[in-house]
Amino acid sequence: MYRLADVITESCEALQRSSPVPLYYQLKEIFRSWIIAGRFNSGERFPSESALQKHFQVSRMTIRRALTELVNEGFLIRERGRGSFVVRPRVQSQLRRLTSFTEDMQLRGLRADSKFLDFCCVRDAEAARKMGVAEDEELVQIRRLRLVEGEPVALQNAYVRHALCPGIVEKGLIEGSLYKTIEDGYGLKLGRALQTVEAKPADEYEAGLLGIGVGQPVLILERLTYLANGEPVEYVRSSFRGDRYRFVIELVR
Amino acid sequence: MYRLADVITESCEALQRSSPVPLYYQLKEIFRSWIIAGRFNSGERFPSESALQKHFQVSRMTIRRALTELVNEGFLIRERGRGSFVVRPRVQSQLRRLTSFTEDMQLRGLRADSKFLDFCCVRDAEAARKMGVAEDEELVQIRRLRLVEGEPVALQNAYVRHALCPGIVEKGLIEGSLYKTIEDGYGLKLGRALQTVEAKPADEYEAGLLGIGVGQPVLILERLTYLANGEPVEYVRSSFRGDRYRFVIELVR
DNA sequence: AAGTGGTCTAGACCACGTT
DNA sequence: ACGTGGTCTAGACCACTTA
Repeated sequence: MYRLADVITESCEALQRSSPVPLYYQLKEIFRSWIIAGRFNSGERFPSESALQKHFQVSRMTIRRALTELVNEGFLIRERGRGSFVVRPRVQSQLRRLTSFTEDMQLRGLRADSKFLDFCCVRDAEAARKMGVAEDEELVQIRRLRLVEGEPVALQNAYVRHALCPGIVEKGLIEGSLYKTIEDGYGLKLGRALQTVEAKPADEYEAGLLGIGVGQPVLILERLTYLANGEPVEYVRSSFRGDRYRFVIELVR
Repeated sequence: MYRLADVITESCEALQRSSPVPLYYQLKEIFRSWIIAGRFNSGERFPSESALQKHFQVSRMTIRRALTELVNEGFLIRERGRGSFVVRPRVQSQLRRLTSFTEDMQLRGLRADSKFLDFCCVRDAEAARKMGVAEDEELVQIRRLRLVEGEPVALQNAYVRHALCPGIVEKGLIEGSLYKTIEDGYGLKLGRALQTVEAKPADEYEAGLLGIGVGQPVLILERLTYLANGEPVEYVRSSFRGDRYRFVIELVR
């Protein structure tokens, strides 16, 4: 037997109608907190739209917007005629998110360092071709050895279009993060990236810097990053130690 | 100078109000076709909501729903006070989609084959632990060598919970596809998967079946698949030839 | 000031599943 | 018959950008 009233009235959350935060967003966060706090078992019925509408005194469309976003984020599923159901053993989100190495390690609570090998303006026909820009366009090359907890983990070779972040070589990176610099330093909005992953034997250069034997497997990540408006901004090729790095992603059907 | 009327009136699409297909969906497909057909350059203004509303004679919310879904799919961006803008050099979608090996290869127009090595009921404590089910639960083990255009590319070792697809060993797979069998044969709805990728040297077993040297790099993909209701359904561990397979994903900021 | 997208309302009818 | 979610309408006010 399921009693909506019990679930809802246990909550002490209240909507702030004068807040600049939209109502649907406040509701979404309230619902999300219910689910994360374990107020429901997985597969259990979520309160119906009309029950929520009555309780929060908002229009049905506002409730629906909150619920729809939670469906898109994988916290709920809805079935016509039956109701909304909680999906609890939630696969962590953030796994499809475009993150920098720095952000990645911060999320896992690890200390990340960089050793700069190169930071200069260049013209590189191959990188330009991958980005789909003119072959003689000026690019900023940033070659770094990435360390986690003091151990070398990856070798990164990034190319950024100089036209989008002029003077970056002189100003340097904000907090050592290229993405933070692009976003906060130049006010650009990162959008999507296309990334390929493959496995290869390490060559002498990689082996030497990563401290592994020649021929040991390395993960090659190639990433082409676009701004929100669709312009290409960055091309990176990274070599990760196969024995120190594992790549996790979430897939949706 | 931008003239909305030109863009819109060039279209001969019409809404079918009696169709069971929702209006917002018809609109979405029309807008998507405009963008894919190249009616706009990348970054160009898309017609405003009010212009579209007048032209199609539907309410603004219906227009907005169509536009919102295109924004989520990366075809448009919207800026308050400025308008909606087309993002054309569209990174292919489908790259975050949960697909089977068979579907994957079909999408690329390649011929995929399988050589069954195992197809039987087992109990496997490690696989059960990964799925988070009782260690003595009955699982169906499917071990296959995957071939593309006649060449061995991957070794897959999948475990499916027998309780969710009873009799699968006797009935066999539909069109050689495990996911098709799960969905069409048993009416289950696949949801999400969590996948890890790493690089390792091939052991003798892998090397022998894949036709590569021992110690050559292989990509190890581990996938834990859930149904739409959150229940775990499958655990697969695959070894892909490093020199024949490259993994592509799309990341969003 | 005008135009844009962002949010919100209070209704409506429908298709579907359960009782 | 009833309750559920799915779609749709015709308004409203707001914040923001651009002219």
